[in-house]
Amino acid sequence: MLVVYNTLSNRKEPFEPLEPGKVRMYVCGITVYDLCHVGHARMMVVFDVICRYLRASGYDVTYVRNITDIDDKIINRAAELGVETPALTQRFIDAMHQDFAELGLLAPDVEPRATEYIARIVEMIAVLVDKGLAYQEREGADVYYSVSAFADYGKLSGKRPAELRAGSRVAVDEAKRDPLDFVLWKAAKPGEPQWPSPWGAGRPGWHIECSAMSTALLGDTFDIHGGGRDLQFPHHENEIAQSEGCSGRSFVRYWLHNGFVDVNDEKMSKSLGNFFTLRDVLQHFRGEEIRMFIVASHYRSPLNYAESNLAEARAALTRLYTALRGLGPAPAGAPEPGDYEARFRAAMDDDFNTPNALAVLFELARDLNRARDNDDEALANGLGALLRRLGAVLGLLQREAEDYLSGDGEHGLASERIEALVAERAAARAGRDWQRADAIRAELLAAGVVLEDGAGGTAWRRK
RNA sequence: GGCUGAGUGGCAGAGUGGUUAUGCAGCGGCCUGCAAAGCCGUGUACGCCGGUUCGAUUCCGACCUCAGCCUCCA
Repeated sequence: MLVVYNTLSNRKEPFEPLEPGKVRMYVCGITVYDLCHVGHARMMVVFDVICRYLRASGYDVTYVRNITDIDDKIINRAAELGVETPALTQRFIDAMHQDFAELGLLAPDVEPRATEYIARIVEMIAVLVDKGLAYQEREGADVYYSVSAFADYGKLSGKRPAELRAGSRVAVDEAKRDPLDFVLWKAAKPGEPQWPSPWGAGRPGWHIECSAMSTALLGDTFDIHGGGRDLQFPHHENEIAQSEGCSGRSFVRYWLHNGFVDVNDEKMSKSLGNFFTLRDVLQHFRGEEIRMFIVASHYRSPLNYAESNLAEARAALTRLYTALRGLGPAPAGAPEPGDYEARFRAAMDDDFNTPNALAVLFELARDLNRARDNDDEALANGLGALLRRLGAVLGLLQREAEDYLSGDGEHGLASERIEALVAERAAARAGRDWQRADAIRAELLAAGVVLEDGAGGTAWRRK
């Protein structure tokens, strides 16, 4: 049985979706004013794996991941670059989709954009105003949520309004009654993107966008809401206040928050300037290697970004692909070997423990290698098929092993050149010219190509 | 200051009241022309101090250190 850590209760809970067999899941996506960084990649991979596992467990999952395409940062960036906001956001949405494809992310079932939900946003704010949960102090002012009017405020983050006020660094102005009140509708400034509303022309605040998109697509109550740890407060706390304030119903059953990517034990973030864009990293490592790096630690733990750690992920992935090399199809009708699948599931059932699930894959790979050493081809093929099938749940091992190991001819020597040298060396070896054979091997090694002489000839791979 | 969470072997990283995580690196062996890959073997690791216990890295308490949130942030 699946158990998930719910931030709402700060403990692991048995997972029981609202409707048996069906999971409705919403994940806060990207604000598209720049390229995605490794922190974004982690969140995306984490929830991608969660979605894959839920589906592999038989759930019919509706996965919604939004795009925030209207926001202060977007407006500022567009002004900076002298372009219209739609042009800016489209550019970064395209870049994001390219990056995500490299990571092998499943497309969400729906990818709503905030600007497509303005009517719904206005509708929700109107309800909140009617219920006395929101106010506009005077005509033309911003519309605020009245935190003190929502009794449950703080239930997700464990923060108490009184304490928040005491430590508040936010000034109250004439339009805002309480430092904790947050903006629902921002009055338009000249030249900024704006939409009409009962409170004057303006645009939505950040928090209301997610409330509007998630409930419009998944209903007043849904199963899983995910995002980075930093969104827990205030973003998700505010979403609860808005959504529950509006519907009068419970909003989300399970809140899941992933840990950060750190650099030198500090959070990777735009504001600290210590971030690496996904594009930067993809220059040196493939998407699947980045994914391996991410799933090798638990989603709630901090993940330290370092090239050496990515190199380890590559080495680990190479081991698995090496095991898969040269296998045939699984024997038809043969029972699945070992208890690997059960152990894999047990790991994943425990709050998506991907490191333990990976450990099972490595044991499986060892067993496979053993079977090959024992010339038990049927068993090796069966284990190989299982390894691929379980790997798919983590979004790994779906390529041809030979393609992965040959490095896709991405850099260094061309594959044809390597093949030619390997052939030349084979001839030298046949003539017992070890000196020549070793010289070729050394030359290739210097070029990052490793040779492996096996019974069926010489295989090569890029380091 | 308030609220979360973390400190595990050379590195990365799970987990557990008493017994093998796993991967990388290292060492010995098998295999190999030699390698590589693979296989076999190999590591008295759990921040500090107390407490509970027959027994604690694992539970409890204090302490130290670190990170996150409390302002935009995945």
